Amino acid sequence: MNEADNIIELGESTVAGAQHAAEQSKPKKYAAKKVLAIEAAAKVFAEKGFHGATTQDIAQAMGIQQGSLYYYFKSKEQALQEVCEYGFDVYVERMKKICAKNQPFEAKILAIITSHLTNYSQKDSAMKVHNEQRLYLPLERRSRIKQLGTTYRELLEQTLEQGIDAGVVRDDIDTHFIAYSIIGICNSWGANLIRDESLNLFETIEQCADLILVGTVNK
Amino acid sequence: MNEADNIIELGESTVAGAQHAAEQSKPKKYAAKKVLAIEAAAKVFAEKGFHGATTQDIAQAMGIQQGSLYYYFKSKEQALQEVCEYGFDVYVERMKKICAKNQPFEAKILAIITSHLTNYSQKDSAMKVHNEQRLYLPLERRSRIKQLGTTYRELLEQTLEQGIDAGVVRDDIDTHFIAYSIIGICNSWGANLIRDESLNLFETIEQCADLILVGTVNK
Amino acid sequence: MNEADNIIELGESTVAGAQHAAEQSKPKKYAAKKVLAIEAAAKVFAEKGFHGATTQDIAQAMGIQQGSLYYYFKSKEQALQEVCEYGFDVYVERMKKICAKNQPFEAKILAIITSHLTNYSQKDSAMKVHNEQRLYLPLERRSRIKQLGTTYRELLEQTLEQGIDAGVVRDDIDTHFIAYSIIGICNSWGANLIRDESLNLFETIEQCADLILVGTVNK
Amino acid sequence: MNEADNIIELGESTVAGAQHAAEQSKPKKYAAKKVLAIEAAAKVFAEKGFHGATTQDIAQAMGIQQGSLYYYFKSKEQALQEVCEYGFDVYVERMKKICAKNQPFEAKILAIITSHLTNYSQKDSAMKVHNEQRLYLPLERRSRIKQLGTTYRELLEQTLEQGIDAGVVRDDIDTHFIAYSIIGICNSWGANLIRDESLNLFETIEQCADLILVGTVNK
DNA sequence: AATGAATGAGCATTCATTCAT
DNA sequence: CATGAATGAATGCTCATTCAT
Repeated sequence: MNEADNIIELGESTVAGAQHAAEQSKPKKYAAKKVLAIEAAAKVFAEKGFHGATTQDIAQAMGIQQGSLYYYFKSKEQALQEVCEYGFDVYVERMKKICAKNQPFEAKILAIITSHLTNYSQKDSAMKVHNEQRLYLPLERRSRIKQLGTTYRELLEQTLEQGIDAGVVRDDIDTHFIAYSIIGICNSWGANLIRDESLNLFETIEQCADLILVGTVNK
Repeated sequence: MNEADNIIELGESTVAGAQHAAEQSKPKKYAAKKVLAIEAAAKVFAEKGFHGATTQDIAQAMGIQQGSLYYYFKSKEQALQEVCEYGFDVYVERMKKICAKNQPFEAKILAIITSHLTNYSQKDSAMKVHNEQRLYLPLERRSRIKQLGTTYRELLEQTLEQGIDAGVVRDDIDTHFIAYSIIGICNSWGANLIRDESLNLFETIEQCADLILVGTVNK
Repeated sequence: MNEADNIIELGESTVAGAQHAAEQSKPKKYAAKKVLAIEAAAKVFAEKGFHGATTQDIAQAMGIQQGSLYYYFKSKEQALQEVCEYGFDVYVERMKKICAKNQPFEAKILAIITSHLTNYSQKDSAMKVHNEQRLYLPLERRSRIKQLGTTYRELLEQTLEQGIDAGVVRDDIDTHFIAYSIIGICNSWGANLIRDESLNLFETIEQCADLILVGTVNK
Repeated sequence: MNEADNIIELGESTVAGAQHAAEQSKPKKYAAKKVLAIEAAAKVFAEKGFHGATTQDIAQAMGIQQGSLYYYFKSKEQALQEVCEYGFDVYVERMKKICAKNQPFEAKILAIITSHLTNYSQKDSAMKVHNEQRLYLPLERRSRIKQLGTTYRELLEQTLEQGIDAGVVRDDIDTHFIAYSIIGICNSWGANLIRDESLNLFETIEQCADLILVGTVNK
């Protein structure tokens, strides 16, 4: 696949970073409200899609006036970008830690899926927005997202290769294909988790891991 | 899950059906152009999303003027509906036939995945639009789509149950969960197939089937 | 002067030209309304300045809705461009004819001033807008205007040189300076003519010519 | 002409005057920064026009925050007014002195033009803004400017009349017309001087005087 | 069957202005 | 003195939709 577009990609947390020149010196007030802004945008984009959402919707979700939104985002597009990046470097860090740990393959897969789906039920909409709306961003705005997504996928592929080396994983699989498939399943169930509150997070995690590891047919 | 929203849902083909009162009496010319209209709309919606696409985009893709589009669609929303429904009853019929056939579980799964992914590479964008954009339709417009989606999912669940009864499939799986997962994997790879022309359709089909049936770990 | 910015510059009449692809085949209806649009824009820009004018003002001056204005202009900026170009190739043609004629220097100067100021009292605001607002156009949009302005100024300079050769004009003048000055005086009085309806066009023309030719002191 | 709009008009220097109630008691610091504020506004208005300029532009040119600008100007409009008035009473005083002096007509004209154009190259933009943007001020705000402009023009007309009485100036000229024309030429070249740094101030002054006095044709 | 023309509501964005700190 | 934060009205522009021809 020439473009790593179906994967989770992470960016440096914009809030922690220094988007505004003065951001670091600004009292926590700005930073705090900026987080609220991103979360409001995430929620609205998740519900209505990028083009279906209006800046008015976002402002309203924050409890401010439409014009005031531009104190936090230079444009609607930048809001999308920041939502997509939101929380992602934290996420990829977690992935790195999981992969670095010395534990059996099955445990790692379970940890990865847990990390992925837990993120969905916590960060809510940001993840969904990332998966479904980031393609509406112009290419320049996607570079950081892309890069971290690649990192994520490669970590997953390495884990699969280690599983093969350890003799746990079938040596005839295509690690690239399986990595994408795992991400696909997780995203699919992640969206379901957001949509349907009656779903049980931990059951879903276990069932996903079971499907990926063991498949459906008797041995 | 309270809403069957992550599944393929099929509607009667608008073209074959009788949407317009006068449609049947009209010369085939209209029907032919209507198909072109739906396909143009599908392509544009797939690329830009429902809200990101303009009626001007669609008209241009058809080679007609913007105003003329309204000869084929009453509204942009109806265009989305028809795109989502396009080809779906044919598709669900095919599913019924596959399930009715007396053949081993593995063969059925392979046939189902083949049907699903082939559709993607032929009908192109309509399927993608259905999966990604149909939620932008108001509920009333989604009823037919929903109903056929349910039919589809139930057929898949029945197939899994038959596999269990036949002793081929593990009897500890949740057929509901597995059905959704199969659809999730197929949609995920379907989108990849559209995005990335270098992907090989038949390899992808086999790999999907293999993952679902056997999983990743050695027995 | 590195930029010929203080001179009258002419562009091919947009209306006569082929801005829209289909413009030539369109019935006169479009062309006719387009002229009205340009004239409305000219009037409004002249009164309020480019940035001070709103598209609403222009639309209102045309008697149409604001949104409909965009059927005639792609953007407010393009409206300014077209106003600046409006009527200018006709004007430069007239200048060419005046210069080509075999007549004494004084008669030519009178004709040139007449042409310049008459234009003001007929085309009204377009000329004023050109002089006062064209610098708000981005450079790309000014190229045609600039080029024709240069042509105009060069014709004026040639006329002065011919006057020198004929022994009528002082041979110690800077033709470049005098050309700019003539244009400056004409623009200045042109603006006055628009502002003050009580001014007499022909008296003003004669006074301008007299000043330029003879100056103010006794010989 | 019913409105003396094409002439230089001068107002009491706001800085020297007492605009703010407390202004005089404030340490010179305020006065100094106020001058910077006016000059920054002048520069920005000259480049972008009144409506094209933003308070943010002005604040940035001063190196302060947008909100802080309101410490120096009550409103954007007041900033324009003050820019237009800036330096004008000094200027009109100079004009009065020139006219009061007992010197030949030609010397006075040269002095007047020198004063006018020198102002352009020193006070830069304020003069240009006055000439090009003051009409965007509401009438109430223009009264002082107008009054001083009238004074200026009358001084010029008196000078011309004195020239006629002295037998130096042709007695068939319209002093009103010539006064306006002199101002027109000076404004035109003044704008050129600001735009084009390669122009030589003193050459331009001499050429303007020469044109006005002697005209272009041989005696 | 198609189009040119127009509409009007909606939207992203800008910006002058205010004010508590 | 100065600023960060917010506002709300305005503005350029887009776009789905309509309709006479």
